[in-house]
Amino acid sequence: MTKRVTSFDVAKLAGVSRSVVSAVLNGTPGIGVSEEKREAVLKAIQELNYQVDAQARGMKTGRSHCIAAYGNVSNPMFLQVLEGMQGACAAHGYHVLLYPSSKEPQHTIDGLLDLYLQRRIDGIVALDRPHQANEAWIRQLVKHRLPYVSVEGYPHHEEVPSVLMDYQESIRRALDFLWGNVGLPPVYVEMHHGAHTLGWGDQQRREAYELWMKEHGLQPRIAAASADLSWEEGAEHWKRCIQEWGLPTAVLTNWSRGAVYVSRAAQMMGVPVGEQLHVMAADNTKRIHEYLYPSITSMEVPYREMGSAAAERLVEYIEGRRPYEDKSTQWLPAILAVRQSVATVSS
Amino acid sequence: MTKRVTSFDVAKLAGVSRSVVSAVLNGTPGIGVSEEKREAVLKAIQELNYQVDAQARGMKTGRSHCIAAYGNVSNPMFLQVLEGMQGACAAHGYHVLLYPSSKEPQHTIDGLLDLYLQRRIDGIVALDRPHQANEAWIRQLVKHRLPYVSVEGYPHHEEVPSVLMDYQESIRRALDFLWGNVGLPPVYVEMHHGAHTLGWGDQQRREAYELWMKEHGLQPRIAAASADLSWEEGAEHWKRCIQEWGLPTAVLTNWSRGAVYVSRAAQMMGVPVGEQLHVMAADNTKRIHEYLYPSITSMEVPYREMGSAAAERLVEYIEGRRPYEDKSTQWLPAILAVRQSVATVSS
DNA sequence: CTGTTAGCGCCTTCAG
DNA sequence: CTGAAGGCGCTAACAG
Repeated sequence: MTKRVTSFDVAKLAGVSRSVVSAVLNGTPGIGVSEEKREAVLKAIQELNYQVDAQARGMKTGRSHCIAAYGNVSNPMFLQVLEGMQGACAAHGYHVLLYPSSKEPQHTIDGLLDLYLQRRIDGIVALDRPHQANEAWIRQLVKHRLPYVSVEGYPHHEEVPSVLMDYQESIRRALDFLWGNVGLPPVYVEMHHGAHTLGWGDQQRREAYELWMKEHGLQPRIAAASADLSWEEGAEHWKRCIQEWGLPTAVLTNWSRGAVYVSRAAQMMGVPVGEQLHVMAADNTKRIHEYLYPSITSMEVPYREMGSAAAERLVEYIEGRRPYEDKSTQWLPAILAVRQSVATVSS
Repeated sequence: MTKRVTSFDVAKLAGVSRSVVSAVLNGTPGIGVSEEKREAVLKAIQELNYQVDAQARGMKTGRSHCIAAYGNVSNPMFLQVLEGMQGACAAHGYHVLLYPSSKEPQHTIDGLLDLYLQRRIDGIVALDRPHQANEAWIRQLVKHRLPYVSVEGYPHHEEVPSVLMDYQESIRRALDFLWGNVGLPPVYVEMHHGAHTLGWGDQQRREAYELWMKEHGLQPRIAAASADLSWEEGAEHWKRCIQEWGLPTAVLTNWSRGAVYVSRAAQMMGVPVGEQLHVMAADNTKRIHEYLYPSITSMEVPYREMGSAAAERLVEYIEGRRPYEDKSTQWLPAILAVRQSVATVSS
C-alpha cells in the first residue's frame, strides 16, 4: 500500500510552490512559469507517478468530467452508442457513467437529475427516450440547465437537442442502390407490431418509399405484415407474397427481421436469394449477418456515430462552446452495408 | 438556474447544526439524534431537494462509489455483464464507469490504474482479460491494493479473484438433458479458430464430454471443425458429417455457431431438426435465436449473473467485508434454455 | 445528545 | 514570477 501522492509532494520534490504545480498541470493562462521550473515539475510528476485527485479538483471546479449514458441495457444497439460516446469522451477527457433506464424505483428518471445535482455528472446522453409524458421532466432539465442530448428521440422538439438518422435519405439511398444494381421496381415490406402503429421513423421510411417510386414513375407496392406471427404462419404468408410479386423481384424491408423472413421463405421455395430475389433491409443486421446465408444487404443505423456525435455535442454544451439555447437537431446519414442478398453490378 | 443547496441550508431550515445533518444522512453509528430533529432534517432535505455533493463527500471519505467496468465494447456479451454489474451496484449505491479495452494510447490498461489513483473509481470488474503478459500489471494492482475482480478470466490464479462459469458442469447438464430427452448417444462438435488451439473453457468442455461418455459406457464421437471455412465448404463438411453419424442422432456443439451450421446443413438435406436430428449448443445463442428456425436449445453462459456476482464481490472488498487476501474463484452454473432444436419428453 | 472545529486536496486570488 | 491564504462542501473527532 503506497501512500497517496499529493501536489504538495510534487512541489517539494520540484522545489516550487503548489500553485506552480497547479499552473503547470492546468496550463493556466496568464500565469508564466519559467521553462526550467516547468520541466522540474513535470519530472517530479513522472517520478512520483502523481495523479490529480479527481474529487478534489471536481469540488473546486464544479465539474466531474463524467457524463451519463441513459439507456436500455438489454438493447444490443445501446452498446454501439456507448462505444461511440466512449470514443468522443475519451478525446475530451471525459468519462462515461452508465445509467440504465428501468422501472426499478431506485433507477427512475429522476435519479438522473439527482446525479447532476450531486455533481456526479456534467450532462446526459440519452438513447431511450423517456416517455411521452415526460414534458414535466424536460422542464426540470431546462430549469436546472442540465446539458442533455438525445439519440434517436424527439425530432423537432423545441427543448431537446437530438441526434438522429435521416430515415428518408436512408430509404432513398437504399432504393437507388437496389435500382442501380438489379433494375427492378422494389416492393416495400413494412413490418410492425400488433395494432398497426408505426413509429416516426417507419412513417418517414414509408413516405420516402412512396415518393421515390412516384419520382421514378413506378407503382408503389407495399406489403405490411405483423412481426408477431408464428413461424409457420409467417412462412405461409411470405411464400404467398413472393408468388404474388412474381420473379425476379427486388424487396426492401423496413426491419431486418422482415428481410430474414422473406429470404427464408424464398429458400424454402427453392428461389435463389441474391439472384432471382433480391432482398435488402433498411435497418441493422450487423449483429446477426454472420449467422445468415445469404447475409443481408442493408442500410445500417449509424449508432456508433450517433453516440459519438451526441457526446461531442454534449461536451460543447458543458464547456460553454455551444449556447445552451441551441436545441437544433442533427441528422446523420445511414451506412450502406453491401452483402450477399442483392446481386451487384461490378462497375 | 437554481443555486446549489448545501447541507448548511438544510441545517438552517431544520434548526440544527451541520453535523447533525451529516449524521442523519449517513446514519452514523454511535451518534444519537433525537427523533424530532431527525424528522426536521428529513423534511428540510425534502423541501429543498437537497442532494449531497458527491465530490465533496468523496474527497472526505476517499471513496468515489464508482467502479470501473473494463471490457470490449464491441462484444455484445459485455452488455449483459454490464447489466448484471449495474443491478448489483445500484443495490449498494455504486455507479458503473465504462472503461473500454482498446489499443488506443489514451485507453491503455494503465489508464485504469490511474483512474484509481485519481480516486475516480474504487475498484474494477474486468471482462476482458488483459494479456497474458500482464503479470507485471497484476503486481501493480496488488501493490496498490486495488480491488479487482475478473469475469471469465484467470481460473486458479493466485492473485486475481475471478467469477467463472462451471464449464464442466455445463456440459454434464447439457448431456444429461439430451440423453434424458432423446436417449441417443450425443456426438460432440468442437469448433475452433485457425490453428487448433482451444481455450481453457473449451478444453474443460471436451474433457467433461469424454468423461461423461465414459461414465455412461458410450463411445465418444468428436467432430472438430474450423470456424473459418467458407459457407460452401462448411455446408459440404456438415452434410458429410451428418451422413456419417447416421440418423436419428443427437449433437452437442461447443459454440452456438456450430449448432447453427449443423442445423442448416440438416435442413438442406431435408432432415427435420428437432425430430431426426437433435442439436444443442453449449454456448449462448440468446441474441440470435429469434432469427433462427428451429431455435437452438443451449446452455447459456450466465453473463448477467457473472457481472452481478463480480460487482457484489468487488463491493465486499471495497467496504472491507471481505479481506483483500481472499482471491478465491467463484463458479456459477450455466443456464439451460430449452428451445426447438431438441425434442423434449413432456414429463 | 449537540455544537464547534479541523482538515480532505485542489485551485485561485492576492500580496510580495 | 513566486509564496501565502482562503475556501469549495462535507465528515469525523472532540469538546461542551
